[in-house]
Amino acid sequence: MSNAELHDLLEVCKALANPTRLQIMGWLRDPSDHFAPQADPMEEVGVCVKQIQEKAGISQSTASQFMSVLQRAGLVESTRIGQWTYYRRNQERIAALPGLLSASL
Amino acid sequence: MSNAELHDLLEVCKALANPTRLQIMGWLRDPSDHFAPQADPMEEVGVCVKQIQEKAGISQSTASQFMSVLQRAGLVESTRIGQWTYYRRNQERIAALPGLLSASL
DNA sequence: TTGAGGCATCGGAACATTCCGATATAGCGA
DNA sequence: TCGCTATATCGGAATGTTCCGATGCCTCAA
Repeated sequence: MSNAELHDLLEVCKALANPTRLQIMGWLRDPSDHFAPQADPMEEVGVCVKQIQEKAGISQSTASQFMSVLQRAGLVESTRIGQWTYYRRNQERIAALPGLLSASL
Repeated sequence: MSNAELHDLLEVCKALANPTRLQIMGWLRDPSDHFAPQADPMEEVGVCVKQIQEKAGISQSTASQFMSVLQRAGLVESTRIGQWTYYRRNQERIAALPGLLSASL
C-alpha cells in the first residue's frame, strides 16, 4: 500500500468516475465492433477522436478532454498520425489494475 | 459488459475517487494496525465512526457521510451495536471487483 | 498558398462534490 | 429522568467537475 500506488489508483478511479469515460473504455476493447472503419487500422493504432465524439454524442472539445483524462490516468495511450490522434487501451496498465486494487485498496 | 455491472462499477469508482475514502478502505483492511481498541472486537464487527473520524482528521458529519457513500457503493457493511455503528469491509464484494473490471472495463 | 478537416486548449456557465457546523435521534449510565 | 456520547441528517459555502462554443495550431489536398 505504497503512497505512489495509492495515488495512481485514485487517479484511475477519478478518470473512471464518469459514465461516458467508462463507456469509452469499454468501446475501445473491441474497436471494430463499435466504430466505423477509418484511415488507419484501429486494432493497431486505436480510434480517432472524431469517432469517439460521434459515438458518445459529445462535443469535440469534450471528447478531446476526456481522452486526455484517461491518458493522464494511464488507461489509454495515443499515436498521432497525420491529422489524426488515435487512442487505444493501455492494456498492460489495465491488466495491472487488479493487482493495484489488491495492493492498495 | 451488462448495464447493471457498468453502473455498479461506476458507483464504486465514484466512491473511491476521493483520497480520504480510499485511505479509509485501506485502514479497514487491518483495523487493529490502524485503530485503537474499542468496546467491541473490530476484527469481527468493524470500526466505529468516531475512530475513523479521528484517524482521518475530518469532522463527525463528514465521516458519517463518507461511510454512507462507501456503503451505498457496496464496499463496506455496517452493524449497529448500542450507540456505535461499526463499519467493516464487504470482502466478498471487494474480491469480486477484479472480475467486475474485466467484465465491464 | 489557400482552404478544409481534425485536434487541443481556453474561458466560462451549470452542476456536483466536499466538508463543515448546527440540529435531531437514540443508547447508556448515574 | 437527565445528561453524555455516538451517530445521522440538514443546510450551505467553498471547491471541483462537466461540458460547451470559440479560437488557434497543424496536416493534407487542391
